[in-house]
Amino acid sequence: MDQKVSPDKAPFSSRQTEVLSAVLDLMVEEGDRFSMASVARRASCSKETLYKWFGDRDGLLTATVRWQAAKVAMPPLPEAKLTRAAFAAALGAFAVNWLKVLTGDVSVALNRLAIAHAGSGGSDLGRIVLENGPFEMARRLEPVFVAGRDAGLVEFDKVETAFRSFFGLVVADTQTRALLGDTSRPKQTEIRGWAARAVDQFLQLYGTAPRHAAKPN
Amino acid sequence: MDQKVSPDKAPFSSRQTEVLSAVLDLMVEEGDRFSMASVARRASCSKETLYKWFGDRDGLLTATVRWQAAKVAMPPLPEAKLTRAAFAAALGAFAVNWLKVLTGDVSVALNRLAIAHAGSGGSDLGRIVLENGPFEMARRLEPVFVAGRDAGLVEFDKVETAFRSFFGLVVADTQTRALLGDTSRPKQTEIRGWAARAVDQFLQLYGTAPRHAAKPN
DNA sequence: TTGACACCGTACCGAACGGTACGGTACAGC
DNA sequence: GCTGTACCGTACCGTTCGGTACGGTGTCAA
Repeated sequence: MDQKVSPDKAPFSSRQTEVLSAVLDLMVEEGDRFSMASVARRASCSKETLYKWFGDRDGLLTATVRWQAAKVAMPPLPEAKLTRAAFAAALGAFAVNWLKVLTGDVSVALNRLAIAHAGSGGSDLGRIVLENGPFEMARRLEPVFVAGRDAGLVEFDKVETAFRSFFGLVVADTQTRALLGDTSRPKQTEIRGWAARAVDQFLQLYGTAPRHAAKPN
Repeated sequence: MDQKVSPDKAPFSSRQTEVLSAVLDLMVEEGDRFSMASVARRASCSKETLYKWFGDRDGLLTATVRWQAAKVAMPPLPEAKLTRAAFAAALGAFAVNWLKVLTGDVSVALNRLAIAHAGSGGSDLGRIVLENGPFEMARRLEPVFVAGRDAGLVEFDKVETAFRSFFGLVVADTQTRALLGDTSRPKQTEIRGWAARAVDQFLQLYGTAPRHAAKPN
């Protein structure tokens, strides 16, 4: 017949990615309240093609989420010998990147959609976002933490615990507020400030040797 | 005519609260995908009455959210002289209570609904939840922090910063995961563990005098 | 008893939307 | 040139749902 989107690895054609991009735009603009007709209109394609390619509305949403999730990049982890400065820099880079992604329009829209669908209707969107959001972040962060412990820079028993603390210090209530529509999105400088403080506090909690007492403010 | 729900202080009749309770149940069960007809059926009332009392669907949702928000209780803050133990206990009580509320079925359902509506459609649900959630929590916590500072137990310049750290350490990614449908809801003992650790770490970061070095794990 | 009132249950209406079918067009390979 | 194919645009269908209207019932006050 014709290629439905393969469930796992989906090399979308360029025309298909145009459609997905249109969907993403509509998500940002209208949340979950866009119709298949509006997608077709926006992408200048026919509804029939939409259904042929993606099966149904849920398939289209799922494809869009997967496609977007595959696009988010992460800062590289330091390869060379791990000094305290390099370690802190790596954590800081993660934190900044993460906060930027989290407060971005597309991430907010995507998370809203996934959360709404997690509540009503049995689609997998929630699981997918969860898998590509916090879980993936934990997965990428784990080697950094372990390297830091191996280098004697930090101490912890379970990586999971350290990750929980780091996540909390970095994100705090930022994401929740954004999702609920708090209009005051943080600026770049603010994000950098939060990230720096979070890393500082994390090292204060889990670091080993020369903890430079961060002045509270 | 008849009493629409007054926008601010709304003393609902007992029959009306029965309706709101039914709505809350439906929210937990079906998210946003319940119809006005299903509400009427569940509450054994007529749709006409629903519209007479609450105006439209959005009014019903708003009334439900307000009504539920007014119900959440907070632990009392210690009145007497503030020892370090009493301070830590107060923070711990807040943390435990907060985590319990946040991971509860109704809170998850309500936040999902508010987030979905914050994304699409201009209803006030997001703002209401935001106002009665994190903001209210910050408001209630502020006197505790200030009292702690006045008693010389903690040090910080801006309450906002201390609150951000406390929030992050307590909640971390718990709420996000619950909203996205992570099935593994924390047990009571786990919640108490998180709360205790969070308070401990918070005092480690912002406390002044005898910081008992919490062994990391 | 009678009327006003609040409410329930059901039927009804119009709009929106998911999904399908169909005619028309451009382009591939032969 | 011919045929198949992939696609666009539009019309169409069935259902669902928000919102309204209406008849019937219980209650309370005069």
